[in-house]
Amino acid sequence: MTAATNIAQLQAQINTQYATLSKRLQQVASYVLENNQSLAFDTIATIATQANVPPSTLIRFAKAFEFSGFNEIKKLFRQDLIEETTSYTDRARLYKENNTTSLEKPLPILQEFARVNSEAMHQLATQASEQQLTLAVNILSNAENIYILGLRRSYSTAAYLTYALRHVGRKTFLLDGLGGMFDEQASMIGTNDVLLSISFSPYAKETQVLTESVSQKGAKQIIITDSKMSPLAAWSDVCFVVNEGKVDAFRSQSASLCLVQSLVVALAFQ
Amino acid sequence: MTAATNIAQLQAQINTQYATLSKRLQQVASYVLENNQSLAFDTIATIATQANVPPSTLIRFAKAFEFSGFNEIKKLFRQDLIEETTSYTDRARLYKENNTTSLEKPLPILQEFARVNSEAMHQLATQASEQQLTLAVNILSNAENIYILGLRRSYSTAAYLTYALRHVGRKTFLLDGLGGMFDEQASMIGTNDVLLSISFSPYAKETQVLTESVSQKGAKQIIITDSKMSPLAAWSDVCFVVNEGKVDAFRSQSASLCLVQSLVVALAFQ
DNA sequence: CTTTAAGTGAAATAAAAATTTCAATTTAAG
DNA sequence: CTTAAATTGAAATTTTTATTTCACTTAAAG
Repeated sequence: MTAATNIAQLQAQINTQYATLSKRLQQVASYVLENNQSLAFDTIATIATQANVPPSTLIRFAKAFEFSGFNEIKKLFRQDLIEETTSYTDRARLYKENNTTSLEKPLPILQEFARVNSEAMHQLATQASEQQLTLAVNILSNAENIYILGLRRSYSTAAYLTYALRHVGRKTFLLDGLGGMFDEQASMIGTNDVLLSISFSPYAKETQVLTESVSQKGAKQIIITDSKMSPLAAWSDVCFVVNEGKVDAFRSQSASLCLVQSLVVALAFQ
Repeated sequence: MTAATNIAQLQAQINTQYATLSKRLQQVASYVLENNQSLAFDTIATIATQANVPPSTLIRFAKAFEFSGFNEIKKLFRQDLIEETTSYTDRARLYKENNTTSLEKPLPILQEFARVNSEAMHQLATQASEQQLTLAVNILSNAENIYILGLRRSYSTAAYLTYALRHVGRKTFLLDGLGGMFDEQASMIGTNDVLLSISFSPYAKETQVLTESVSQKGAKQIIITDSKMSPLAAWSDVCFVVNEGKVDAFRSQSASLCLVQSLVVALAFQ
């Protein structure tokens, strides 16, 4: 055996050797497998206390795995943290600095999309309001029929939402304007129904017209859009403002999709 | 002024005081604003070298901002890293431990979806192969017409892909089976065309039948699916296996959407 | 020009952290 | 049981890291 050069390797080695280790070394092994954070940041003394062993045992553990000292193990975990976080936070700047060259190959584009989407997810989770979500779920739950509206860019999200809602047993209709019957479809919306509209800049005109006319019928409205200034916001009972990630001028959809899916699952769990 | 208790505060203080700082302290200030990683992990000596100041200047800097020493500043940055990473990596276990209660309210569901999606993004970015992506982009680029197939669960992704490809000027057709004309639509696929199919378990039967028949016509095929064992994989020129996140039994779509969007943007940049 | 205050950096010191040592304890083998 | 080998942990030591000191430099005020 030779000293591991990354966490995955080390973890594999620990697993295979676990049974052959002494009692105290097993304690350390368990701790090492389960406390990545602590390993990266805490001092040997702290780690020793938390794992209920004397500091010297940590050094013995390290040597049992061919390291020169426990500090080598700590370095491994710090390195891992650096890689993990640079790939999703500080890497932004790196991309921007040399995106003239890098954004022309598919893999960097994919990685950049993955990064901005991940960031958008984080933002969505942080900014979402419990109150709004609950209200939206209640409205959907009490509605007789659910109508979904999303045109052009938002069509795919609307289509997904329709599919998912039907799967959890809700009467759901997608206003797709098929056969030129947009108005006819919309005229079916009644007082006990709800209209969920998805619209991003540039806001489709049909969506604006429809949300306004529906609000006069007394049906409930839920809006998913990209700005508080959106022309739709005014007519809604609940309005979700979603910040999508983008690469260059290409906006993503992942955050809206995530929101929409969460609503459906929450509805299913009610 | 009193010592900052988090990075944001410290950064704000640095910004307002920047002009009043001495030359060397400004150097440190710049370094502190731009090198979060280094601040969390490196020793004072290392940081001093990288910022081109003697170590004592770092301590002076810290004291200028009311800290007892520079180590206090390092702790701030470490704390921040801990919080950032626990929110998206170690939190998994926490969720699993008490998901019996938590997955019944909308906000935790949303947060859990955000987390698994973020993870799926990370995985996608890590596992994607440059070679496959380039090949796929080339096939799309050389195709006369692009046909998109995605039924049921995959329909929304297929719809988005169709929308996006048309926006970057490709002749694209969505095989939606509208008007019961699935076979008629499919029969238009010619030798110089490409069929991009998206299919997840349970794989729609129509998709399987179509991919097989198209492969006999000599058209190129690109597949996006969720397993190497997928019945579609056999017929493809390029096959992307995407690992989607899921909450309970509800699978997400974000990773596929991200992949699809990356392909379109890469194509646009060609 | 002084003069004085503020700023700077190399080297010394202090503090903290990691590692080693060694006597004590436990375990396994005869 | 007895004995040898392995394991353990408190304390000592070494090494690393952070902080302070003080002579020197620079810049500003009179």
